[in-house]
Amino acid sequence: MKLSEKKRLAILDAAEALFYKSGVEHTSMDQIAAQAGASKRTVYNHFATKDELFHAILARMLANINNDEVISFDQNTAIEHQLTAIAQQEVRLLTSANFLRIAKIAFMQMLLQPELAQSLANNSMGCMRYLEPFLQDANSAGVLDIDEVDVAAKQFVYQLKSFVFYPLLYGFESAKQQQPELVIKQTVALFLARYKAA
Amino acid sequence: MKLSEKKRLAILDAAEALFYKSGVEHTSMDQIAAQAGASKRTVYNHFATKDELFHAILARMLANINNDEVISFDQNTAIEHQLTAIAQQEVRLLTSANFLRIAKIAFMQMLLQPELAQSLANNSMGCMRYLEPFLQDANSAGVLDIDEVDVAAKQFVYQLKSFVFYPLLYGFESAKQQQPELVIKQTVALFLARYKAA
DNA sequence: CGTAAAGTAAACTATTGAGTGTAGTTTTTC
DNA sequence: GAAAAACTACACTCAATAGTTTACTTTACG
Repeated sequence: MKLSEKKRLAILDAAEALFYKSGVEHTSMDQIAAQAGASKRTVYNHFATKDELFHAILARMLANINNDEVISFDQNTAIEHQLTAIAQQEVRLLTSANFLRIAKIAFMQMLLQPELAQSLANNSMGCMRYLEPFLQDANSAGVLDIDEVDVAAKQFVYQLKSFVFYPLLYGFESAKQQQPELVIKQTVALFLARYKAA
Repeated sequence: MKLSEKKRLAILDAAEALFYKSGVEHTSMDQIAAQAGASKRTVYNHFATKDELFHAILARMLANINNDEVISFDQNTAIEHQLTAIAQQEVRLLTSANFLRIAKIAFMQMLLQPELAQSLANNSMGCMRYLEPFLQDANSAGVLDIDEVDVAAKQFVYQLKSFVFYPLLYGFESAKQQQPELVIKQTVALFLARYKAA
């Protein structure tokens, strides 16, 4: 790898780590340069402004997130198992160090910049990419009985986010205290109690 | 009211509004003084540091929040109605301008200061003050059938927060787009499908 | 009404941090 | 191996902002 590329990555990594630890505002370009092992001038040669650097990090992280397999409805598998698999995949994403890092950085900025919140809200992530069609198919197959698929999808995902993601994001809990299997079990149970076809 | 008290309140109001709009970091003490119609020196006479001012605002807001009536389980009223009443009260709180203001300010700081998150997490707010005993009573009365009351209480509240609070907090939606009655209806339905005694 | 407490304006210190300019060194590339 | 591109150290400008000092005015109250 060329030196130039190595530096670029080092700068992104350093900025990501520092933004995560202290927030964008509390991180100086001098700190970033020091941590990246680059001169400040090099930082500015790669990224003209701090804001540009911030957006480059955002873009890189978003590109690394949507890599999970899409799960489609399968007529021949119990719906419990399928929903559990989706929930497991989602919890894995929501509790991954990678996702939490981007989330914390992004959420801090979203509270300050509503435009950013808007633009990120449009990127559907994780299982929200495929959950509505999945539920629709299960509906058509007579396995589930859902009136408003969009609401149901949100109810499912919101349970997971509320139990595993937000507590970690805000530091209410540490990952060690969590019991993801339990959360998944309860979420699937709640969902099926409401929507499993009679 | 004495001038001194009036100034103190004006400063708190100004700081609250500015912290809300721009975040604590992006608000200068000069701005606060100007908006409060006070001299900068007066601001510092009331609050020795910006941090002290921030904590004074936090304290004032927390004191203004827990004023809602506690709802207790009533044998003679349909559980749907009671849960709906609780949900309505909670949604009113979660979408009130007051609560959103404190929440936005506090959440920004929590992302930066895990200690603050810890200390605020211990303050249970809104219906979380009384929901577990309520459910326990409904359980004992044979109206609900809940295994883990703490989990059920969270499931209920998390639905409401996810649908009405977080979207407003982060600016994904405006209050006008929301349909609180629908959210309440869906939340109660979901909850009862799972926990209503057979 | 006179004194003490509190408020005011405005200049000031000291620090921090974004971004630039320069002169010289290392890496890439042809 | 030489020109071009990228890196480095470091001194610099410029603006913002927390908090202070000073000299003066207004408000509270016995």
